[in-house]
Amino acid sequence: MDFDQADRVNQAIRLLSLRHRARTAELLAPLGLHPGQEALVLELARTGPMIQAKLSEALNIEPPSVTLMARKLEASGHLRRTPAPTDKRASVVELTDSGRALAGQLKRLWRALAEETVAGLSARKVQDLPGLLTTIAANVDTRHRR
Amino acid sequence: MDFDQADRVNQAIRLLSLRHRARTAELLAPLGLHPGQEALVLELARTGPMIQAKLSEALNIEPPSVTLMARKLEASGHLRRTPAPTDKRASVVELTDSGRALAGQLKRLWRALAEETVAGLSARKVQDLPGLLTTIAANVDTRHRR
DNA sequence: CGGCTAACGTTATCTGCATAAGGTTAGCCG
DNA sequence: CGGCTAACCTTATGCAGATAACGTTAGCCG
Repeated sequence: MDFDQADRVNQAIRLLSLRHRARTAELLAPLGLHPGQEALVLELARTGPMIQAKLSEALNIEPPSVTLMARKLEASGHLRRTPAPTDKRASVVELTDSGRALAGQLKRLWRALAEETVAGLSARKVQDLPGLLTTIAANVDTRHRR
Repeated sequence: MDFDQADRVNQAIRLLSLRHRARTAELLAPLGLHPGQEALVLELARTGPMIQAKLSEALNIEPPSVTLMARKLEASGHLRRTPAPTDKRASVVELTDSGRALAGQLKRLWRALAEETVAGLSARKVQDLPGLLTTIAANVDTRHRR
């Protein structure tokens, strides 16, 4: 592959990252959320209460990021952190009523964003898109390298 | 589109962003660069000296980001910022010899990353990928919205 | 049971990128 | 030529996310 072609690939990914995040920020702003936080709330809504280490793994972000984001979502009343009964090191995080209500809002918004994202694509391409993106994401995964 | 499908789309994009950036960081680290800076250097290598406002537009990032990133690349000796002769408000930024050498390294690395990214995809899909990503990036572009 | 390692979480610090606000200069228009 | 707007850059601040380093607890193993 020559440089121009490689650059097109890399730059397209970078641009998509920037724009998708910016659009997410725009949609999330009315809810008082910042991009990244929606993933945390949606994961808790999907899976239920869990330890922070689990969240870190589910979201593919590092534990310190979970600590800080959870602290902010706790401050805004959307979630609660309680010491784990079985393990004094761990802390369980779960949605509050406010957090569950927020998750409902998020789900609607999340569908709107996805529809906007794939606008104009054929049904086949829409169908294949998640798989395609997941594949190339796996290709550049930092962990299972050589 | 139902929520699960929408979530797959959005989450795939988020995951790709995280992983591609992480892999970029890993590859850039030996050169002493952080992700994002490579775009700046490559743009200067491609287009030549330019005003910061132009750079901001080319990279799709805001002017304050350019200021800070350029300051750091200047500190590490890869570029130089000189007052624009025709416009006292503007400052021209250009690569130094060290910066040009770095750009050469970057180009090789950039090709390797792209090849790694599209590994296992059919030639057709590789061919279509940049266009596809650019299309969906345009779909979520914040600016030309209603 | 004592000690060692591994896991959980936290704090500190760094980066990219964003918005808000402010100082200078360009450039136009009356 | 004076004033007004718009463009260029910068500083301050906030957020996500990363690493490094640290204290605390689990859990295993001699």
